[in-house]
Amino acid sequence: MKYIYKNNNIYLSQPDFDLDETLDCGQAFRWEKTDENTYKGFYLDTPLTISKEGENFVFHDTDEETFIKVWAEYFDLYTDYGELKKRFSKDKTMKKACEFAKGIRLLKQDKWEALCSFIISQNNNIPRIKGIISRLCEHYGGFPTYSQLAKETPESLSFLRAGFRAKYLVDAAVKLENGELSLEEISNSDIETARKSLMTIKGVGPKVAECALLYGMYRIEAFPVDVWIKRVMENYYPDGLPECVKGAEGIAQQYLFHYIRNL
DNA sequence: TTCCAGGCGTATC
DNA sequence: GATACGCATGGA
Repeated sequence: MKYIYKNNNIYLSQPDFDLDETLDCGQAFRWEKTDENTYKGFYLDTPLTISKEGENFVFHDTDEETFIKVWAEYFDLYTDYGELKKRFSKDKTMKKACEFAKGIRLLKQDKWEALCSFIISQNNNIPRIKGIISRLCEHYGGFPTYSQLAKETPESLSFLRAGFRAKYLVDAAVKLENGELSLEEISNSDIETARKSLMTIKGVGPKVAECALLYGMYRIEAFPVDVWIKRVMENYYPDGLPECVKGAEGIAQQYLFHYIRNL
């Protein structure tokens, strides 16, 4: 990882990174594009303005400790995506997908926020998902904790206009608040146990559980199959995923999702 | 107006 | 265990 710290900014050189492809590709819903080369967003309550200036990415108004502890982790900067793409490209379709969006990275999001986000995502479209999450954060002055949401009811959450999903958010929050489930414990479980635990939450089926694991717990072997990925599997991989993506199916999925949606 | 969106719960066989 | 259907909401 190549960076310099100067005047409260971090300047990062990273060829395998694109802001649009990473922050506006349907994996995270709380980043706002404020101008052509700038996004503003959060990890939990830590804010960030990030921009592309020439060859460098600028992490504005931060210090080295926050950059290392929070942002280098969040943007998965310790993983060599160049090496990953090289490995994936042994497969013809994956090669095309990797070349199509060279700058996708998997964001290491907060467990609870990712779970909520993908509960909201079901049978929904990306602009509406963003709208619901934005109203949620506006209401609480940041992303609410599960303790905060556990006090709510589907009726009290009507301001979200989340429809039938509101009761699912409350169910998740209550199960965490009363100790029936622990996301910390789930993230340390083997993947089958983790899937089963997550799916005890109402509104969490195979797809949402897989997303919670991939985006919130960095289980990169998780492979969420939605309508788009189903299309990829039918068209390109009728006999299953290629050997070269084994162990990092979730990251491969990111490239494939972006590729098929923009074909 | 009708259809659809990063699915899931429920009923029914 | 497989398949069909309803579900809140809003944009196309």
